[in-house]
Amino acid sequence: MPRRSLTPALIAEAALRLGDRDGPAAMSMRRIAGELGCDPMAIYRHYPNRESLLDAVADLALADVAAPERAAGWDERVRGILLAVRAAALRHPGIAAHVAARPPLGAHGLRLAGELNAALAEAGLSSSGVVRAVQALIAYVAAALAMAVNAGVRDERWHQVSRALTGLPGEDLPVVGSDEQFEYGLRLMINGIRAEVG
Amino acid sequence: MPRRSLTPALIAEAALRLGDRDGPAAMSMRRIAGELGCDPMAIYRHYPNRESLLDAVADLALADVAAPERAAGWDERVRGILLAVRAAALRHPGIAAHVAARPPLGAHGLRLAGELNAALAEAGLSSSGVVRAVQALIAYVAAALAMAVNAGVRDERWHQVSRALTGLPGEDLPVVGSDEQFEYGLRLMINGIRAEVG
DNA sequence: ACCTGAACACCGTTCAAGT
DNA sequence: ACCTGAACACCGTTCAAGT
Repeated sequence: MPRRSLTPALIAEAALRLGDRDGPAAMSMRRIAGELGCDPMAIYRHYPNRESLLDAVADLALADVAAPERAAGWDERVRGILLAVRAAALRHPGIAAHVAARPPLGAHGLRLAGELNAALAEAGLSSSGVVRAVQALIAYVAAALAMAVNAGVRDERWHQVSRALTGLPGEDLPVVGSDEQFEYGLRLMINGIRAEVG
Repeated sequence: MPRRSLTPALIAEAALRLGDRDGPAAMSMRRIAGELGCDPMAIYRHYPNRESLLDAVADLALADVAAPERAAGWDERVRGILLAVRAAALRHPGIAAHVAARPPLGAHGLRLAGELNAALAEAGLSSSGVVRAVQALIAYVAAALAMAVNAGVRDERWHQVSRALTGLPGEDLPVVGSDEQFEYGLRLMINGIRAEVG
């Protein structure tokens, strides 16, 4: 008889906790099992493979993203949703890269994609235009997230790129993965959507 | 005495070839060594670790991206460079994900980033504005590339997202990772930059 | 029937031993 | 001094054996 009965949710929570504490490399099936005090194979009775578990963990990381205020304009709501998604993912460094890499098919991901969808429909895009814009925005968030995840260690590499291209001293360069840099690119895309609808 | 003396370039070419043929999972140090007919450890005398080798392979994949015509306007040149980078990466499915994940620090990556830089300076952005825009555009290409790489197998997952959000039949949905979807997002960003400079 | 853990087929990298 | 390959410390997952 198991000491505590495993559930998919308990496993995902343990994996998220482990990733937050020790980083993405710690999220192996064996170490997650260690965190739970169970046999590695026990996890496979709740998830068919590691990827499906990571998908569940990624969705869990989006659980506490609040819905935007309905009153605001479509552009403010799009901005608010994407800033909140990015912030939530960055609070969970172990799984942030996976959040960035996968379609938002979990319950929370679909809820947020639905909110994006509603905001963009209000902007006056056609229904297939809305789908295109949602995909483009999610792609941008994913990329910015991937850069932010690597920023700590590898920021220096991006500075090398920028320094190779400009005469700017390092301190004046925009920081890859920073909040400011993310908001700048997001503004570009929202401006582009506004120009698209006239 | 070695049958054929190894060089960094020979190793990178073998790895690229192997990845093109058998996909990203095939690019292990052991299998690359097998492709070269050498001991796995021989590679470490030319690259300090696997990541530095993959960086070199990623840059090699960008070798045949042609410079854009100088005559065109800044927006056409930006568009041309990024379409060509994406196409080149997709010709090398084994390394495309790595191209998307890393700053363009190799010789060819820096050359292309420099061309982007020059085009955006012409658009009338400030020098730090140019750096921000280059980073945002590279982030977008990286994300679109990552999506395109997964599109074959996982397109179905994205369709699930879109179907959950809209009433559109599957055939009318924009295809994630497609050329059209990439060009749409790119147009948004270029429109956004145009709006930025007035 | 359910569950465990040994085993399989791999990894990247270190390091001692050989030449 | 250079190079090799055995060994270390891991992986995800399969599957036979135990209860």
